[in-house]
Amino acid sequence: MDGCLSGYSITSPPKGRKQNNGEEYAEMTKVRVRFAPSPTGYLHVGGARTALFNWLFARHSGGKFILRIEDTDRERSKPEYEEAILRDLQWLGLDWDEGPSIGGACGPYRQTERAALYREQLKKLLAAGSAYHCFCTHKELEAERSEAQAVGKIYRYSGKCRNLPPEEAEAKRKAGLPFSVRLKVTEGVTTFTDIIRGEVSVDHKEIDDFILVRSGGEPTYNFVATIDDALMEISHVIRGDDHLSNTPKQILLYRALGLPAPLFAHIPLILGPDRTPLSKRHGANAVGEFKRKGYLPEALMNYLALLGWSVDGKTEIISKDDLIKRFGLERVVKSPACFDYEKLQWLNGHYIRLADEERIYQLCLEYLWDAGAINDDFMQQGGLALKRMIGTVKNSLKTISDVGEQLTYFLGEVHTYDPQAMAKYLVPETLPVLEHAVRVLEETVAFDAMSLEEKFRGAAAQSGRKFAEYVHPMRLAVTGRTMSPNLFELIEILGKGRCIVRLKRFIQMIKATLVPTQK
RNA sequence: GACCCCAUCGUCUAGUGGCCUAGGACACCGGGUUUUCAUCCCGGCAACACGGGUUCGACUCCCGUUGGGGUCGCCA
Repeated sequence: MDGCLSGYSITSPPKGRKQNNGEEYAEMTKVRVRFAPSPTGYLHVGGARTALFNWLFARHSGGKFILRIEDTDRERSKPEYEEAILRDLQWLGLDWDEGPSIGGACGPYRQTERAALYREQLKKLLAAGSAYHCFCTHKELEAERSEAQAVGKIYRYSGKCRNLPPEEAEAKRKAGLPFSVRLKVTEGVTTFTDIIRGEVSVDHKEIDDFILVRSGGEPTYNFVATIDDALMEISHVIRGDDHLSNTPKQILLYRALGLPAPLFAHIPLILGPDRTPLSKRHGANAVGEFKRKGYLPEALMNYLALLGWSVDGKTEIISKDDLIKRFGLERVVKSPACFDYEKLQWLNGHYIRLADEERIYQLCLEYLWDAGAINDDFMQQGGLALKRMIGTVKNSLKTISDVGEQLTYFLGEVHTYDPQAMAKYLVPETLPVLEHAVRVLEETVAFDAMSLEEKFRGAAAQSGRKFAEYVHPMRLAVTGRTMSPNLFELIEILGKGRCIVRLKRFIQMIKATLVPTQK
């Protein structure tokens, strides 16, 4: 069934600062890393970056990247979250070598399906006397806790049941009293070398006899994560900083279990712009949200890779392949990083510009459709034009979702005009210019941007006006704005009819302002 | 509160005792290109948290202070 622990070959990690660095260790033993999300929510950027670092480390060293679902919290775990997490990882471009649905030698990869394995290990622990049954009820523990709090002391489980005479414990169990299982933590200090943090040591006074199996029979995180990492032959545990304080507990468990411990690398957390933990309050924080808002996966990957890690201090734009080539744990920083939405946007804009037009068109299409900005009718009439329009704004998109806002004058009629520009151009002086413009358009046969521009340059020269005197009011009349892509390209795509109508309407608007003053 | 961890421009970071008048990038500000915008190019602003040591010499090493983060669940 498992066969996974057989042939277990990881020797104890080499001692000494110099040798004990992930890179060198990676070279001497097979690298197996894992990302172990719990399906109690969507994949957020912090998790995504942890996954990315693991994935990069595996791909860089030719090792394996394993996906494991930590669904021991049955209350909160949901299959739809699991699906969403897998989907988001795939979207980001992270693939796994072993995991749910694809399987692997160390399966199953969902913790709720590994109960037998945990039971087996538990038996070992109990038999060896490293763990014991605890009959304390929630109520009792709660009382102990608040009592400790009242005196201002930190609560640690008293270990009340640790020394229960075997007969008494047996009797309680026979009587059907519910019990949990705790690890017996003896006095001492646990020290380990974190690849990123260096040496970390914790006094066992800080650790109490923590619970391995809940009274309902469900194993807890620390217990199963430890067993899984060992049985799955994980060589490096690369995870968020929030797990640093779990590490000594887990090391204690590896020892009790008689299983070799992996190497640990704790990466700093991601904070919001205000240095508090990143949350919805700061904006998008789930990978799916970034996708929906029109971020490109390569942009997010690039950004996330550089959040807490650097290539050389200069490189900002780096491809997936180069990331794999250059990634290493040595250059991971120790301090938490603030998520910078603006830099991500800049990167995203860069990748949008880099992407081919067809791809951006498809993404915009999808976005506009979902947003209800376009429908079948629209596509029937203006599908081709839409593609060309998107081509004109591609350079200015920071996210795909910008497209709707940037193409309002194309997606619908122009109802509003830039107020400042109106003050400048909704004046009698503009009248002859626009009337002339209409005539020029009506006369024009070759309706392409190049000829149009030529035509208007000529017209301007002929009338003794500046070219800009035409362009600005025309843009306002056609788009309602002062900023747009190349005006003549727009006119070409929008079509003669539509543009003339808009120009004439603007002319009427000017005339309307004249009426009262003429009286 | 206890324990653990961290500390360079507003933000992401380079920097491992002299190469630092501290480098790059985002943002911001100016200039150029463009019919406008965007792009692109050029330039500018801006930091070693503080206080003690160690040393001929500290951003780099040590100690303390301050600040931030994490953990303290029968959550993961």
